[in-house]
Amino acid sequence: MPSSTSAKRGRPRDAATHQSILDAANQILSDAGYRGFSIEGVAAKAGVSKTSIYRRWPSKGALLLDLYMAGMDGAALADLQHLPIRDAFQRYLSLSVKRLENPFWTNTIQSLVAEAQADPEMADLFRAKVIVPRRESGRILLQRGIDEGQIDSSIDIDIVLDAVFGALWYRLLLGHMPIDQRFANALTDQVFAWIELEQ
Amino acid sequence: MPSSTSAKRGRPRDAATHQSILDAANQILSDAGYRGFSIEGVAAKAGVSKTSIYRRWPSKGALLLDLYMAGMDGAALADLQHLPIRDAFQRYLSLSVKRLENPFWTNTIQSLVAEAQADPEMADLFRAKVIVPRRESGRILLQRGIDEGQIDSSIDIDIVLDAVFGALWYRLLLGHMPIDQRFANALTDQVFAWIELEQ
Amino acid sequence: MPSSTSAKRGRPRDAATHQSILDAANQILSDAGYRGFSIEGVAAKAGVSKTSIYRRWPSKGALLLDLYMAGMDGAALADLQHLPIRDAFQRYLSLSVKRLENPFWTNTIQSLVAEAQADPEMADLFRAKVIVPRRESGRILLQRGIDEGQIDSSIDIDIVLDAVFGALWYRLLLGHMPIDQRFANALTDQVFAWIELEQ
Amino acid sequence: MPSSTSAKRGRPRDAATHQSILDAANQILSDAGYRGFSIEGVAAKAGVSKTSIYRRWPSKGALLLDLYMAGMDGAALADLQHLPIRDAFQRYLSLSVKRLENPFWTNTIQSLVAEAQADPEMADLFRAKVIVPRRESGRILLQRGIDEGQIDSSIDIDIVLDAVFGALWYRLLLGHMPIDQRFANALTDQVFAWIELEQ
DNA sequence: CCGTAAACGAGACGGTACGTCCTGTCTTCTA
DNA sequence: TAGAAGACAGGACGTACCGTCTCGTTTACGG
Repeated sequence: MPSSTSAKRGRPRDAATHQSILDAANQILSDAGYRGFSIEGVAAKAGVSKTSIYRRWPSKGALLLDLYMAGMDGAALADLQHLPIRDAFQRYLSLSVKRLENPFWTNTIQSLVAEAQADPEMADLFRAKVIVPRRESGRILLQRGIDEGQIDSSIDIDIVLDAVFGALWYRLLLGHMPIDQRFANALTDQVFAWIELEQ
Repeated sequence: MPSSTSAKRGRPRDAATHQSILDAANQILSDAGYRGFSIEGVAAKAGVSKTSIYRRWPSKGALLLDLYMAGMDGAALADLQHLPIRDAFQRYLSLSVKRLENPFWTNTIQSLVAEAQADPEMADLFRAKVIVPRRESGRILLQRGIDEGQIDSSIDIDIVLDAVFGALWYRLLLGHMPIDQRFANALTDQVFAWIELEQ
Repeated sequence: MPSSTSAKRGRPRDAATHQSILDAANQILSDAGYRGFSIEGVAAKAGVSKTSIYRRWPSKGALLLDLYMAGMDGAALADLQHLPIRDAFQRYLSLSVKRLENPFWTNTIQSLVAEAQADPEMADLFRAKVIVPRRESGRILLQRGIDEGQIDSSIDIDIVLDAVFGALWYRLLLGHMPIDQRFANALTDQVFAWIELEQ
Repeated sequence: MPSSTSAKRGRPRDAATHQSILDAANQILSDAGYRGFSIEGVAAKAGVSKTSIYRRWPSKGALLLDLYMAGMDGAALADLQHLPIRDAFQRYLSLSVKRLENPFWTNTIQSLVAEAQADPEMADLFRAKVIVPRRESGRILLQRGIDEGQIDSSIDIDIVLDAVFGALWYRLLLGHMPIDQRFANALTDQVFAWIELEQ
């Protein structure tokens, strides 16, 4: 009985090819940043044909996004929902700061943003896969804090999310001040001085 | 009597050429965004040789920056320093929102950021000419508010600046939510609920 | 069975592309001469990308050379070796004169020489592909004439070749006098008055 | 009586400027050949403005031609007319060979020819100033030889001139064989074996 | 001895072409 | 069918010169 008609036919995609593309992209991004990042360069470094890249990702941005997703540890973020609010908050910023010590991450994120400025489809994708989920996690967390009486119920949740994530992206993209643990702590302290209810 | 060093020699730059480059760039940026913005295109539309552009601006980013500066109304911003703090704040956000209703401004700023991601020299320039001055104005304003007893002296000024400007840039670059007068008001209200001292 | 080393891999070059480049180059050269001959122009007229030209020919000169070779009829020249010496000689000059009535040929050859003056690599190529082979044919012919007792054995073959070919190139490149059948006949008559043995 | 109405008015041309242009051009030509020869480069090396060059010479070719003329020793050539024919002939070739040992001369002449291939006006000028006068000298010489009964009166003078000068230019422009004293002697010997009357 | 016209350096200007790089698509052969 | 190789049209890059122009500054002559 032939199960799914649209079943796999012909030669299956090679997982090693897939991985060596991601590896090469990762390395180029780490070493040379967005500037030196091209599909052509990735293909060459991976020992892979351009076709094999375009078969998998429709654009440079899509590859960058996968690269970003592949490196994220979803589990770590999921955990946050089960921590006390202030701890979750602190933890999120600390993890972000830690990740951004690796040039791969700064370069990848900057590349994603650069790409999104030029390509509306990419911008949509980026928002849907990266920005919105993060905000939703944040929103759920804040709402829980309000429900549990730890957070001032009069806050404008969207504005708070904009202020917190905004501060982080702002430093990341414009680079006027460093992103380090001091920053993470100061931001946490300031925000909680504002939104936490006195007990 | 201060004699001009390195006096003018040779044929002076043509102001009309200069302007028609800026005009053409402005229009292309307004119509086609970063995607359609190329030195070649600007030269063609301006009826000017590429040389005449490269003579004035070493890179696409430098041109974009001048385009941005030429369009900014410094006077409007200078006024802010003489307004009551909350009004200055409100006014700054309103003006920003208004400006960003014009696609030229969103496209220009997005282009500048995109360019800065790829070119460190451009990033430096952008910070020096755009980011830092704006922050310094904000810092002076906040400090005055503290000195005059209107603003809570325990705030971390840098973090407040990051939160406010960050929120604005965040929406501008990632586009997850609109930038409108509602946003300007909500952000003002929220921030002043936090930092304003009760009288 | 001799397996082909470095076998054909990837998409093969398109013969139509190749031909349309040669055609466009031919036409531009015929119409506008060396002056109006540019890679950019050829690409445009051929409806081909510049890359496709540079992939095949490393320089303008190399393209010109192929253009020249493609138009030469090797067979006609090969025949000369089987004719009586005076006839071969006469025939060669007549064919040359005839060819040079077509502006394509004068323009191509003048272009090749112009290019060779500026580019030593091109000069080498030109000598190897055009000058030397022609001289060798001439040398063989003269030697046969000597061996068969028709030509004075005391001549300096290189000098004779320089004088004959030189006269032709001299008129072609400097243009002080026309290249026509009268010239072909006069040159033949004069040279044979000198080198032919009286029977 | 006011002599020439179009008399000298305004600042006269600076002879030093003139000379430093020729010097710079000479040196660039000697060092870098036609390839590296540009009006811009000459102006820079001479410490002179491009205007000062274009004021004097309408084109690159015209400058090259003047450069050539300035370096020629007319006197030496004039003398030839008073020598016995064979000596004049020999002397002319020897002088040519000697001159061409200096890369300046080969480069200049090759440049002139290259320029003439691309620019018909230049070709006319070159013929009028260089080619024709040389041929006329040769023609007068040959005619004298015939009149004095030293040279075979049945020769076709134009063809002889083409053969002799042609051989020289041929080697110069195509470079398939060296131009040296051996060549000068062999060419003289061969030609006189042909055209000299036995006494 | 003074005004003026031309020469001069500097360099801007509109052009044309260069040769290179990359994009995203395509075509072919091999596995 | 996937995959490697690489051709292809197209677009832009930044550079080099071209020949012309416009400046401000000399400099010799002729009135």
